[in-house]
Amino acid sequence: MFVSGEATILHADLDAFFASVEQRDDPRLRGRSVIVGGGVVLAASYEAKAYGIHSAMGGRQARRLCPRAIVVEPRFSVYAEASKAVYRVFDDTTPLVEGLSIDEAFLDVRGLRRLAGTPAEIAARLKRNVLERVGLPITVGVARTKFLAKVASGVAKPDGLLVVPPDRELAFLHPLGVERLWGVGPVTAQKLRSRGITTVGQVARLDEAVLVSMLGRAAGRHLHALAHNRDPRPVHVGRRRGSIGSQRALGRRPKTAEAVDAVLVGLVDRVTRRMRAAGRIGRTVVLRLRFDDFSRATRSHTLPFGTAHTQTVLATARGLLAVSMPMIERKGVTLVGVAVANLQNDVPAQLVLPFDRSSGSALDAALDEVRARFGPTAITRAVLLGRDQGLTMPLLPD
DNA sequence: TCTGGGGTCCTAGGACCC
DNA sequence: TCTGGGGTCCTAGGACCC
Repeated sequence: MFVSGEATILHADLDAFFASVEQRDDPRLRGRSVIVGGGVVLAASYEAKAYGIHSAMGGRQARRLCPRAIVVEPRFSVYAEASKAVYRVFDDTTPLVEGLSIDEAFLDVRGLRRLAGTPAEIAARLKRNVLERVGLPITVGVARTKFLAKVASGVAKPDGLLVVPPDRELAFLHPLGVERLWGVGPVTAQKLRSRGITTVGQVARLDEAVLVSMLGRAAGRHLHALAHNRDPRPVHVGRRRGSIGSQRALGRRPKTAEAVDAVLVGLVDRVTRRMRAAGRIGRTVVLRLRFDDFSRATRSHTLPFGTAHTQTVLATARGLLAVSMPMIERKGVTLVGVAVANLQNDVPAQLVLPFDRSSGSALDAALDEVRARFGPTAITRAVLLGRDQGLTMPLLPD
């Protein structure tokens, strides 16, 4: 079999991330079944997973499976800090890092052989460094494609290192269950199973057209390609998010319109703060709702301009909430979320001051006013538009 | 105290434009 | 005037991921 390229893509995935952080910080939790999150399991230590507990499981069911498990409240800021420290190790390993989430990333180590050794050696060192510098176990899969590297890390968990050599790809892949494929969840797995398809090898023997008719165009093509380990996507550095959102579960008790509005105000404030901190603006405001019967709805509105302005997003979100009120009254709302999508990088705000071009002192006065109002470094660049239009200057918040 | 909080990508219909 | 086709944007929902 002819294979081009080498296995230089690493998929690094922290093991039971939140639970491992808790075990790291509290020696009494080590070796014990640990569940992070009471209502819903956010993470379970491997000791807890042995009882069949997994993330997204209801807390009650988890405690039934393992009554002796220790349940701890999540500490998100600690996890964010640990994640940053791990990403520093990634960045010290190679410049080609693509973050996927708080606890996993792709790393391309092509061209580092003379400097740093084989991909397997680099992966082993990465594992040691994460353990020594951050105190957390991590699993690394190494392969020629992103997809296969991710499958490899999934198979190698926990605390594993697995290299799939280019000439062993299909022999590794085809005996695996279809659930191992990235993008196959419960619904797709059930569709395949109902036709007697349980392994990746069986998927690979199907025609692409058959898969498309079963699963839709994109999903069918995707699955067909993956089953043959065709995945040309490169490791993409510097990807930016497409949306920023925040949501809150409310419990089942009935709530007044005022209470729902108060939650909305808090969510919009959080979201717009995060947008401004990230230097992003967005045009589409999305209201997300969940109801007593666990059905969901989203309502969205697209503005003609991007913004991160709290009052603008709030007014838009309130409009969406208003049109949803009949539904809310009928079905009982249990979750409210706000997201802003269609994100762009922020263009600094512009302030137009009247300015007489014939007078240098008037310009100086205008600049002084800007410095006084927005801080000494506010002026990055000034564009003279002409006598009638005054002075337009982009402003950066200080 | 039944079921968190953060995202991505795809589909499909309608509006609108050329 | 009628018909058709292509492309993009917007909205809503669904599957999936961690």
